[in-house]
Amino acid sequence: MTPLSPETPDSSAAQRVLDAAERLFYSRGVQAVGIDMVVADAGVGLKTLYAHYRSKDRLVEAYLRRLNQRFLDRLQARMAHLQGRDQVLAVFDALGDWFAEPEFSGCAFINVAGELHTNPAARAIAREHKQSLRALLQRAARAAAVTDPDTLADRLMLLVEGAVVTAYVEGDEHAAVRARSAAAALMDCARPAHCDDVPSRAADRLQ
Amino acid sequence: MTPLSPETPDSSAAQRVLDAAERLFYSRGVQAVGIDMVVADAGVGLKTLYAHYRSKDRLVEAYLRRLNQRFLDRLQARMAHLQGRDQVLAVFDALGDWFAEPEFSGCAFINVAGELHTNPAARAIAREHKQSLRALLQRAARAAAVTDPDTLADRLMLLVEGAVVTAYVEGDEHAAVRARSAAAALMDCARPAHCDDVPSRAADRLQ
DNA sequence: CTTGACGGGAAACGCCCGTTCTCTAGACTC
DNA sequence: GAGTCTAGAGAACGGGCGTTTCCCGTCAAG
Repeated sequence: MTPLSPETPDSSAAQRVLDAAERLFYSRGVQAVGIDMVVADAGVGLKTLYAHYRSKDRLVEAYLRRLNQRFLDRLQARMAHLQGRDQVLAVFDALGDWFAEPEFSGCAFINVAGELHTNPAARAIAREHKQSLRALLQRAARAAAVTDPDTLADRLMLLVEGAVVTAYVEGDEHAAVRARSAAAALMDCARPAHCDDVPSRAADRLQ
Repeated sequence: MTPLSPETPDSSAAQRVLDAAERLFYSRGVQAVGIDMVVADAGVGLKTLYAHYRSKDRLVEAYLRRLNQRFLDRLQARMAHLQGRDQVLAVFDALGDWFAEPEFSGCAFINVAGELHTNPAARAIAREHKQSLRALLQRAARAAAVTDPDTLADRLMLLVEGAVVTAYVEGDEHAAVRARSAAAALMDCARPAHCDDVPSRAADRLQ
């Protein structure tokens, strides 16, 4: 079937395109990067790109989907061997490592949401990504043995999003450690009785 | 000097341009809105726009600067007549009202930061906006009579940013009330002794 | 060696953008 | 009423975009 090209089996051309798209879209923004730049960086022809991804919008969607999967996988791997509230704190340690990377350019999903007001598919993927992250935080919150894990997860989500935005917009690498200390404070002294009037997002979803 | 045009004195043409730019840039994104669309919406000619704002980048900067001023003014007005921790909670009440507006499209400064990776001036204005908001939260935190107002302000800032992003990306209007309850919890049981190892951002700035 | 599929390179197409320039109509000054 | 200035309408220009199409060279199959 597939000829033994100078490339590995499967279609590594598609991989190279997606790698280049990820690098360029994330660092420069989706709208600022043209198809020509992607194919030049990937070392493929335009025909190859359009054979695997039928349009730029589809390429953006594939970029976001793979990023979502890898983000969640890596985060879960960092939390897998931890117990209790350490699982929660590990999320913020991971954020700190991320913010310190020189290529850090904020959250790709937030950026795309703010950039592509017109592309509903991309915005849907961004929403799904946030919901997956929220679910991951809910599992961690349950492991932290607090009385109201869903409320804690909602608050942790706010801290995570706030830390990412602060690290990016303000260029503040220490946002993660501050969010970590805030998360610890919330776990230390969360009094769920204080928040009975505030519906948790998980409760909303069940309605 | 100025002839008695069908417009009010001062240059109301510049105002109309800025109004149109704000409406369009905020709702559709800066890159998705062309100059032609702005002048059509403002009912002026291209020459008028370029006479008052010498380029699209300058127009974007003027748009962000006016939005920053109005945002801070309105927020301060809502907090002026309140005392103590009510000043802090009023911030999140204001967020709730904002999120409920049908035109709500997230934080313009976050959107611009994610959209215009190439425009340093716009990103600088976004950073200044966040720093102004942080200073406002610091004043409110001092009024809340907590032991470490700067740390509290840092944490409130994370909650505010997280709420805005969550309300926008996830379409969750209730993010503000959840952030409000988290802020109340942090004010209730903040134990500054727990956070001595975490430098506050205000401390960073003084170094 | 011939054939044919594959894929990179690049031209071409139609469209939109930011910016500049020209034309024209109206209103104020004198 | 003639002159002058303002400002809107729109053409023009150079450039970039997403997408399609064509031209080749390369390499496996027969």
